[in-house]
Amino acid sequence: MSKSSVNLPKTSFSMRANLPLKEPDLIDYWNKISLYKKLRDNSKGNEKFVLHDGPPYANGNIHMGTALNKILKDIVTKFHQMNGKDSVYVPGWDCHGLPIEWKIEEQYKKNKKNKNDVPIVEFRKECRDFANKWIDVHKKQFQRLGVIGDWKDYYSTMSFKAEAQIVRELAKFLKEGSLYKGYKPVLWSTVEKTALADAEVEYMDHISDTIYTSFPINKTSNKSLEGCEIIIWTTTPWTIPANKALAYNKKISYQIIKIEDQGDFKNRKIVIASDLLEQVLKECEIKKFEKLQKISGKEFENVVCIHPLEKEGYTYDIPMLEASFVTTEQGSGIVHCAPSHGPDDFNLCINNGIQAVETVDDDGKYTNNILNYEGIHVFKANPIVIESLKKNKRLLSNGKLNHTYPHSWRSKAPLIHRATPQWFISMESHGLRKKALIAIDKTEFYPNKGKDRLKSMIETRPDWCVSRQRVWGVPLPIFISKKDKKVLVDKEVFENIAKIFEKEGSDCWFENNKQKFLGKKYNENDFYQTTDIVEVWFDSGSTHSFVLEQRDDLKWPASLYLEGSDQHRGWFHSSLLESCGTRGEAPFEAILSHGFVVDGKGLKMSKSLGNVISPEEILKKYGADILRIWVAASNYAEDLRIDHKILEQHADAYRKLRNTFRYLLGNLNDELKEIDLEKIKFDTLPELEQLMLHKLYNLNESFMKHFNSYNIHLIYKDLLNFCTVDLSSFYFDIRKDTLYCDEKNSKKRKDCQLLLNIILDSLLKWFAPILSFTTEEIFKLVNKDDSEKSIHLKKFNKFPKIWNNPDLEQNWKKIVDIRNEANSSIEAMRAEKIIGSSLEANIEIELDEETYNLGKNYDFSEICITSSAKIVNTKKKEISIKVNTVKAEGQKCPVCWKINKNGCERNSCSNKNKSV
RNA sequence: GGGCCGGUAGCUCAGUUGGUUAGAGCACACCCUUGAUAAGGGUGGGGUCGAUAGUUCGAGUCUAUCUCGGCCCA
Repeated sequence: MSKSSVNLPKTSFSMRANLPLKEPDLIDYWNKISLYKKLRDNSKGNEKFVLHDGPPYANGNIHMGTALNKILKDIVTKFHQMNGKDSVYVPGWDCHGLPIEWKIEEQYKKNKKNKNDVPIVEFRKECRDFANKWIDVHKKQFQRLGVIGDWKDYYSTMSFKAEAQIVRELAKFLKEGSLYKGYKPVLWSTVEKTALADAEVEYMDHISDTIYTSFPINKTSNKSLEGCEIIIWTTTPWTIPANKALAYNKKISYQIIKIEDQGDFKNRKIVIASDLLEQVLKECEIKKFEKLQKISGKEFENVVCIHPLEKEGYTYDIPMLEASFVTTEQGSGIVHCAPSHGPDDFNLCINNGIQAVETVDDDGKYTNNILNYEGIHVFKANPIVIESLKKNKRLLSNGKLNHTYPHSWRSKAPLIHRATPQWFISMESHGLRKKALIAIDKTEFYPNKGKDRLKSMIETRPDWCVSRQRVWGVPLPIFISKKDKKVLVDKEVFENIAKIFEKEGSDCWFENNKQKFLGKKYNENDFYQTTDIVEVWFDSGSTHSFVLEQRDDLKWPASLYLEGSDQHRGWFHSSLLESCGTRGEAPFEAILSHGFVVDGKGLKMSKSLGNVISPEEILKKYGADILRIWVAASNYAEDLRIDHKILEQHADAYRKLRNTFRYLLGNLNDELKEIDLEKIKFDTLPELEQLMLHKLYNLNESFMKHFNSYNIHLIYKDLLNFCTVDLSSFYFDIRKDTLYCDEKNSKKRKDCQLLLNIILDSLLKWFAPILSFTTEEIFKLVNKDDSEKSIHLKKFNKFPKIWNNPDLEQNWKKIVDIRNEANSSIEAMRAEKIIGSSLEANIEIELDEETYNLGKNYDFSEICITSSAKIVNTKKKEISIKVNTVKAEGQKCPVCWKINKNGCERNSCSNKNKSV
C-alpha cells in the first residue's frame, strides 16, 4: 500500500531545535523589524504597564542571578503586553560608585600612575568610559537572553539628565531640612589623614593596652543592683572619655560579687557575666570575694550609670542599652559604647537617640568635645586615661593584649574608628519613617512575605547616611557659609547647579569654579564647597524621578519593581525612602522579589566549591529558551536551584513541547489560519472536540488566575501537563486515525484540524512570553508571506463562555476511566506476548447499568485505539468497569491498520481515491 | 552571633480551615510501536513529608527544640 493514500503529517519545522545557532538569527529579525517600536506603536493608547528596571551595576559579565532577573522581567512584561496592556520596558544601569573607582585605580597601579597626580575630572572621565563599556557588553548579553526592551534609549544614573535630577532631589531634602550634618565612625588613618574602605584595610598583629574599669550604677529599680558597679573591658582605653553608653545582652545571665581583697575595690560590689566570672577573677587577680545575687540581663533595662571620670567633669548619664552583639566570648559581658569610635556603638546609640559627635580630628587629636583631653593624640592617650581611672579608683585592672587589628595597607599604621562629618537624611524629623511604612501598606507584594521583610527594615533602620568621601558619583550640592557654618539653602542656586549638570555633567563640580554654581547672588569667598559625593543608593533610589517621571512613554508610580530579595535592603528600600521623602508616596504599586540562584544541592555558587554555572555556558550548550524554561518552571518565591542535571530535565521537557508543536504543524501542513473563536459552530463539533475546547477554556482560566498572582511556575506546569497528558497521550493519539486515514475533506477530519488550529494558536500565544524564540520560529513558519510580523505583537485569545462545559467533562471522566481500564487489560495481553499494538486487540467492556447508559453513545474502538470494541450491560447497580481483551482475528487494513475479518471500509477503491 | 525565609519521590512542583491509602509531570525500569521516528503509546516501581519531642481521637499541615541551607545585618 502506498503511503500516499494516507494523510501523513508534513512540516518544515525540524525536530531538533539547534537553539544556540537559531536564536541569534531571531534576535537579528527582531532588530530588523524594530519589534520594540512596533509593540509601542501597536499598543498606543492602551493602559500602561510599567515594569521599572532596577539598574544592574555596569561592571563585569552577567551571572545567573542577573540572567534570572532579566528573564523574569521579560516574561512578566510580555505577559502584560499580550494581555492587552502597553507594557513598556526601559532597561537601565547603575554607574557611579566605588567598585568602578577601584577598577580604574587598579589600572593606574599597573601603569605605575599615581591617582593623586591625576585631576579628578580626568579620573572621572575614565570611570565614565569604563561604565559605558560595560553597558554595551550587558546590552548584548541581555538581548541574547531574548529580552525585549528599549535598548536604544536606555537610562543610566550617570547621564547628565540623571545627575542633574539627583541634585534636584537632594535639594528637596535640603530645603525641607531633613538632610542634616552629623557624625559617623569610619575606619580612619591618622597618618594619611583619610578614611579607608574595607578593601584598603589590612589586619595585622598589634599589642593593645587593655583595661577593666567600672561604671557605678546610679539609677535602678532592682534592689540588688543598688550600689553595684558595672565592669567593662576594652582594648582601646583612649575611647573611655568618648563613652556615652553601656551595652548588655538580655539573654546573658550576670553575677554580682563583693570583692574582699585589700585595695581600691575592697568591699565594692561589681557585676560580671556569669560565664566570664572565672576569667575576670583570674585576670584581675581577685582572690577573696563573696558571690551575691545572680541576675538576668533583662534587669539592666532602664539602668543608668555614672561615668568613671565623673569627678573630672564627666557628669552626664551613661544609660545601659540592650544589644544582641554583646557576647560572652571575652571581656565582662557588658560592652562600653563610644558612638564616635565603633560601628556597633554608633548604631546602638543612634537607635537610642544618642548622636555621635566629632571627638577626634583628622590628625588623631581629641577635639574640644572631649573634656581635659583636647589636642592630645589618641595613640598617646592610653597611659593618661589609665592613670586617671586609677586616680579615680575606677581601674580594676590593666594589661596588654596581642591580637589582630586593622592597619592601613599603605602606611601600615594602626587605624581607628573615628566619627567624621557625614550627611544624613533623618527618618524622624519630617516623618519619613511613618510615610514609608504607610506606603508599604499600600503596596502589593509578590510573594507576600516581602512586605514584612521591608517593613521590619524600615521600622528599625537608623538615619540614612548619604555622603561618601569619594570622587566617582554625584556631588552633594552643598555650600557652607564660612561665617555661620550654615548650609546654603537657596532654590535658585540648586536649580543653577542642576542646569549646569544637565549641560556639562557633574564632573565640572570638581573644576574649582565655585562662583559658576553660586551665580551672581553670592560671593564664592564666603562659602566652603563640599567635595563629598552622594552614596550610590541615593542615585538608584532616584531613578523613578529621572526615568518614570520624565519620560512620556512611562508613568509614575511604576506598576512593578522586580528584583532579587536582597533588594529589600537595597533598591526597594532606597527608592521607597527617596520617593516618600520627596513625594510622600512609594514610586511603585507592587513589588515582586525573587530568591537567589543556588546549585543543585541548594548551596550558593562559589569558585571554591566549583559549582558556578554561567549563563554563557548554558546559552552555548542549550540555548536561551531552555534557560527561560528554567526560570518559568522554578518557584522564584524561594531560592532557585540549577545544575546540568536540572537543565537537562528542562531540555527534555522542551523536546516534548517542541514535538507537540511539530505534530500540530505537521497535521496542519504548516498552515495556521486566523479564526474568529466566537463564530465557531460549537454544537456541530464531535464531543471529543467539544471536550478539548472545554479544556482550553479551563486552561485559560487557570492561566489567568496564576498570571494575576505572578505564579509563573504554575502556568508552565499547567501548559506542560496539557501538552503531555491532554494532547500527546490523549487527543493526538486518538485522532491520528481520523487525521491519517479519513477522507481528506471529511467533516470529522476538518473539525479536528480546526481544533489543531485553535490549539496551535493558543499554545503559541500562551508560550510566547516563556519560549520567546521557539514560538517566534513557529510563527514565522506559518506566516511566510508577512515578514513584518511577530508572535510578540499578538494578544492572548479570549475564549467563548459556551466552551465551558462541566457536564461534558464529568461524562468524559468516566469515559477516560474506561479507557484506563482497557489499557490495563491490553497491557496484560501484551505482557503475555499475545498482542503487540493495541490495534491487535478487540475489547469487550462490561459496565454497570448507569455507566452503560453513558458508554453506549461512544465508540470505544476509537477512544481506546483498538480494532473493535463491544460494550455489555451487566445491569449492576454499583459502579463497575471490566474489560476483556482478545486478539483481533482477520486481515490488517493497509490504510488504518485495524484488523477485521470482513475487510475494512477504508480499503475500498472509491475511498482510496477520495483520500488521495 | 542576630533578624527573616525555606527543607514534600532522583528532578521541577501541587497539597484548601489539621481528616481516607500524600498527588502531578519529568526521569527511571519493562513492554509495544515504527504512519509525530534522534519521535509516539502502555504498564510499573519509587516518599518514616529535614530530625526529635509535644498538642490532638487524628499532624506534611499546629507548637517547641535541633539540624541543614539561603538572604540581610553584625
